[in-house]
Amino acid sequence: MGPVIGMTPDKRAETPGVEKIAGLSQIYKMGSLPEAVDAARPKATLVDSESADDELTNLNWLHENTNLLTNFSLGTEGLPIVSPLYDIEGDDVPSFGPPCYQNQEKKSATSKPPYSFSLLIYMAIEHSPNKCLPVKEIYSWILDHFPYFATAPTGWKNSVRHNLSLNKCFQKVERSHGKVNGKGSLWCVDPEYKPNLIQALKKQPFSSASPQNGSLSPHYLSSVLKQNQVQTLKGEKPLPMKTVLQKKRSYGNAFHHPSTVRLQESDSLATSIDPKEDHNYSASSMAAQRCASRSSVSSLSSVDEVYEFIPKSSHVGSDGSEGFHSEEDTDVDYEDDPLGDSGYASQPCAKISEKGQSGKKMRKQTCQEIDEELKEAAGSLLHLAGIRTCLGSLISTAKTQNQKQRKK
DNA sequence: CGCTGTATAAACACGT
DNA sequence: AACGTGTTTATACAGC
Repeated sequence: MGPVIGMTPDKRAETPGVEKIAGLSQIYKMGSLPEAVDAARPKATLVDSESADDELTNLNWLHENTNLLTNFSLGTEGLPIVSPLYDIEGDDVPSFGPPCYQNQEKKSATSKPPYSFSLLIYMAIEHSPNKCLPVKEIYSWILDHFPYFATAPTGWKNSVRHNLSLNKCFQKVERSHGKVNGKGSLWCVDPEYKPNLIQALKKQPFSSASPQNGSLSPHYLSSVLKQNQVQTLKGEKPLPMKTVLQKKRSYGNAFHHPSTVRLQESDSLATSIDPKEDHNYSASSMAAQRCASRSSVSSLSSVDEVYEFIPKSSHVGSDGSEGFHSEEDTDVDYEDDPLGDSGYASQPCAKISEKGQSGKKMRKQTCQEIDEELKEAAGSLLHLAGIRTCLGSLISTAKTQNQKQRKK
């Protein structure tokens, strides 16, 4: 999608989700496997890794390793990575924004957007560098891109919040303890529901509209799809149906669990979205990879702003197997705030602590288990990164040979 | 006709 | 107290 239009500079300033668009494109330009892990968090996370505990349980070491691998495989800096996840031809850099709605909005700034609230939210979140936005930023993004809402009755904000709350596709990410940087939480898209959202996006009227209005540009779709494939390939397995069903009460039923969805894309890798396809991950590593994928959320924070992934469901297993807590390694936070600050019972460890007097013990044990899983996840990610690197070099070799042949 | 997905409105709790 | 945020409930409508 093209550049964001209709956004004044001052607006950008107050819209962090948008102000880093250039950076976003950079991120997507890389598109390597580890990069995909990286994509959802600011690089700043890596900076302070030394100050943090250097235990293996600290995910920073993983970030560092993946970064190393990325740099290694990147070769020429700034060049689109040649990856099975991206077109070998070196597809252009994906960009975000409402799928060519820019043209449309000129035409009908006052007409209602053809997207449901969930899709609008999705686009807004996807547009943000961190893939996480506070509700206020979501408002701004929607307002910026769909002027219709500037004049629409204020109820739409209520609808947005309603959607965030009830739609399974969206997950709340708590801000760090003790940080008073604004109200509320961050919202991000549940990776497991991305395919569904994308499919829903495709089904929008614009997707089949004439090229004149831009429609849902294949460009946008392919970029989103590729992103999704990256996530799928890096092992983001869907949650067990049981868990998903527990996640949210209603809404988002439209977005069937990915296990029931198979995107019918021309993209060669689209089929790999099917979670039934075994990628040879052990069950525990799958769970851990989920955590790893979460870590892109939980660790998306800059040094002074750490967010935690908080599963929506309050029924999430009390064994703490769901969700990822970036700061679980230490009990410090809980010393500070036994209730996890947020007071959300849905927070796994907080939930545990509520459960009984032995909660702390259990919590520690649970966190250790999570750590184990994370280690496994890290291993899998590194493995995948290695595969990607090999493929990349093979492809580049093939390209070079191809060029030589052409010269002849 | 029933089900499902979505939109809208409203009320409430809670935190800042 | 006002406001923002998040949750929940209820209702209505459209499409299948």
